[in-house]
Amino acid sequence: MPSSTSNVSIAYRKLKQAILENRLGPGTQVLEQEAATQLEMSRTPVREAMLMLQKDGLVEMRPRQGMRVLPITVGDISEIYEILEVVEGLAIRKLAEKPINEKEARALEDSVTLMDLSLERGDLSVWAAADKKFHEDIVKFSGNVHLETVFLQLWDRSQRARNMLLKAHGAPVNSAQEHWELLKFIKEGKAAEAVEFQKSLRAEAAEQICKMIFDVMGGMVPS
Amino acid sequence: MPSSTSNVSIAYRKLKQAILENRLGPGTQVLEQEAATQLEMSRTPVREAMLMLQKDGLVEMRPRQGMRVLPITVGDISEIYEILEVVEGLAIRKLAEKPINEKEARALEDSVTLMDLSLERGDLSVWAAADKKFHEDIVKFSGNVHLETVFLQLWDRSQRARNMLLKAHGAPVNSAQEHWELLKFIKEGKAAEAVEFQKSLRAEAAEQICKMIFDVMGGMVPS
DNA sequence: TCTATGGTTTTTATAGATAAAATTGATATT
DNA sequence: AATATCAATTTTATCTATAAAAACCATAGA
Repeated sequence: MPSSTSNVSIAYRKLKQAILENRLGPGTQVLEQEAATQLEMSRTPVREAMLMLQKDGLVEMRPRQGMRVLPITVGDISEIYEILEVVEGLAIRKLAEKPINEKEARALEDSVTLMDLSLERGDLSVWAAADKKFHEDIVKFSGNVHLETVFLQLWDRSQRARNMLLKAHGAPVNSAQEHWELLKFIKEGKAAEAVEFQKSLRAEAAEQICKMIFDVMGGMVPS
Repeated sequence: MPSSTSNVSIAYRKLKQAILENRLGPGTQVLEQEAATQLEMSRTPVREAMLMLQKDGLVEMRPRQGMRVLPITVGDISEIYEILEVVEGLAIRKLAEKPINEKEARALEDSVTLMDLSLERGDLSVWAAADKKFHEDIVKFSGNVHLETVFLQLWDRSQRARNMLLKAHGAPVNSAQEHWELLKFIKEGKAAEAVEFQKSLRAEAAEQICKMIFDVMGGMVPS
């Protein structure tokens, strides 16, 4: 459905992208008719897309005010990362506890290699995509389908903050190195070490983002 | 919004309830017009409600076939419970690690007391409600708002299976006892013990449900 | 000046209409 | 009997229309 060509899907994808890329910043309100005109379709599919975004926890629909992009606070980020830690932790544990699949290992290596390359080239958007793919693959390869939907939802909810961090501070310089290390633990079947290591990575990432949010938009979070 | 009186909310609540109570069993397909006639409203709000249920992971919308209630398999249940274990585990850890709030402790005790009472009276639906409230409160009192939304979503997704188990086997006889025990660990601040104990409870519950699903609907899961 | 009142405007929530896509079933052909 | 074709039917995806709710604004009265 996300790749469908229906107007609902198009509206959903475009609005979501605009929100995640902070072109529609926190607090922005968009009337149904405005978006419909912009997207060159009627209000019905736009409205349906907005309802879906509300379910995603990205916007809120208020009577007479269309949708309003939800603010994202330091508190939200630390909460979300706290959950991501245990969710991804579960995935890593499951993955490390079973013999590694060659194809899957290759996919993970490819992602980290791409992170390395894009870091050299300074291509932030490729780096971000590779980073996401790595973590998404870990969850996917864990074999728990429901885990994937939970993970993706949390990832999306924190995406805006990561994008802000990326713009403000660039990609974390030692991220590829750290991912190689995590992958090594997984391949060696060292579940406990892998989980522990990921824990520290997540905590570090959360701290960075929180600091950044505080700097960039401290106080100016719309309520 | 769930308590709103708009037609969308009404349609959402009624359809969801029918699905969770297995009155609309797995595999059932409902055309937009059918549901609209049934609910005495136009197709528009019904369609919007169906889209929301699709986001909840309860139904799937297919071109020309309206919505179709998703099947739930043994695999789904063990996957969902695996995630619930770490999600609720996080909540319990956070809760046990901070000094217990009197009001919150009382709320938790009230739920377990109600579980005790309803077990004596054989009132299954009250028992189920109290059980849900207990676990929901634990997550709520953990102080992580996002954890609550994740938890509720997973709980809903597994609700149909729990309802089937409840009808088939009644309420677990020693459940209240076990909840008292868990609560005791939490109040004493024994985080590790509490998490460990909950882990065993969840595993036990998952196993029961899986066995039951296998018995009740083994093989007949519509694809 | 401040507050209350009522009419105006805006925006949605829902209904109803329509064209297009998909399915079905019947008929004709091999 | 099997298959291909085409018309009829069903159902949706989307658009447009409308009534009701809410917000706004100006004006009158204190």
